[in-house]
Amino acid sequence: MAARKGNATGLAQHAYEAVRDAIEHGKLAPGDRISEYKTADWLNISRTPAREGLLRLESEGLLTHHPRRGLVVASVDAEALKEVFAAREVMERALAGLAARNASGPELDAIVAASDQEPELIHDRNAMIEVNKTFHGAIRQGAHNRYLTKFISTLDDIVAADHRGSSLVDMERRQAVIGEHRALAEAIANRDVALAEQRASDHIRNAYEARKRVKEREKRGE
Amino acid sequence: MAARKGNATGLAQHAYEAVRDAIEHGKLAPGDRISEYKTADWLNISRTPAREGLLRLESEGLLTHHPRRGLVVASVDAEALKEVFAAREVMERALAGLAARNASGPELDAIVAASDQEPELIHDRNAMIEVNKTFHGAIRQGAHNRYLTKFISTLDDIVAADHRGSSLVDMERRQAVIGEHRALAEAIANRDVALAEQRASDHIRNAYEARKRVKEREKRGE
DNA sequence: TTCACCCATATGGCATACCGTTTTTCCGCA
DNA sequence: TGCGGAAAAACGGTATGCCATATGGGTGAA
Repeated sequence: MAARKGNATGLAQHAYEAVRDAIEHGKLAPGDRISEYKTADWLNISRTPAREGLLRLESEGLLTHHPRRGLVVASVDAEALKEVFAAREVMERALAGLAARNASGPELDAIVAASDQEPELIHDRNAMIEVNKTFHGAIRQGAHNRYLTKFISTLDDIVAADHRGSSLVDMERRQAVIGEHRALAEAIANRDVALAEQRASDHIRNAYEARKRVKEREKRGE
Repeated sequence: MAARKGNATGLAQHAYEAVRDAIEHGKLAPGDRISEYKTADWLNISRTPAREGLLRLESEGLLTHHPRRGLVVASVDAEALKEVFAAREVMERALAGLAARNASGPELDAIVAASDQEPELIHDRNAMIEVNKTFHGAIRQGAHNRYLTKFISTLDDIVAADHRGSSLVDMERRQAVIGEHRALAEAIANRDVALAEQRASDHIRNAYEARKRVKEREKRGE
């Protein structure tokens, strides 16, 4: 048979991750058509797991089932992006509040630790992206709400797909993110629910503004 | 061939809806195992669309993939229910605020109309459940945020599965719901964002309390 | 009678086959 | 050269087959 490399997790999962990564890394652009056949062929698997992975991507909103044309990579227009960030804002806000309320001592430590790690990584963009994930992951962990956590994860995926590798590009934004994270971590650690909520809201709103600026720049640059 | 009745929407969709309804109507209890084979056999379809529907249910959280035992109907323990309602609260709150901000005139009318319809239906439980859906659907429509709308729909499904047909059982709660809806509709129609948010929060919180009371009563009754 | 072991079966995961429809390609005609 | 149409390829949806594993029940031994 074929494609038995490091797949301890099933071929459907493999297909899901491969296509997902391809979208996030810009190998698949919004609007591109994607077929079960090609995906299966690409990954040397059969249509069944390929289909399964694609279906999952669709249910998460990264693919759109276009009536007469099959699956296409979802394109995020300005309106959709606005909605995504509005949703992220309310959820990150709630998560921050919940974390301030519910996080255990070690969980608070993890949040602060992730935040503290950032300044030294400011020049390594990939490391920043990683620790960024760690930071928000720690908050979600501390919030103890699996539903909000799951939902916001799929929103993150949509944003990442839209970014296509252009997040945290400029140093200015990185600096700002570090400050916002620090402030947020502090509020959560002090169990100041209202302040944590406020700072989480601001953080997402700022991210949205930064994102719009990057898009604007890209549009002018092309 | 088999099962070509009124399926204009595909067998996978059919399987999804059938199993989903079976769960919500209590024909399938939390903890029950469910297999592709049985589902396929039950609906006179093949395993493929059955599997597809079940997979979707799983991704929405109504089924749980138990490592060595296949799919089981997800059981919602007290902790999970608390998390569900916490998530619902922040989302309904946000949706109400967004509706107060973004809804068009006709959309506001639809919200108010649904609310106005309720008092006359108080004695018909099924009708109440329907108009309840209509009311919240109208708010979601007016909020113009497809992501929040989608997420809260899956939460609704989870709650419904847990209810298993025991929602709005007592007249007292029905009366209260009508009042809460009216107050919420009023706030939204007046475009009072803060008040709409507050009343939406209260509404969900009250629903949670009512739900807990019902569960308590059921537990004592058995 | 009880416990260990083995086999039949249920099941999930993957591959492949079939069908009807849509899309693409390519050729002949205008 | 451009266009319309038919043949071919691609595709999604569904059905079915194959294999490995897990589970449960039954049989034989202690």
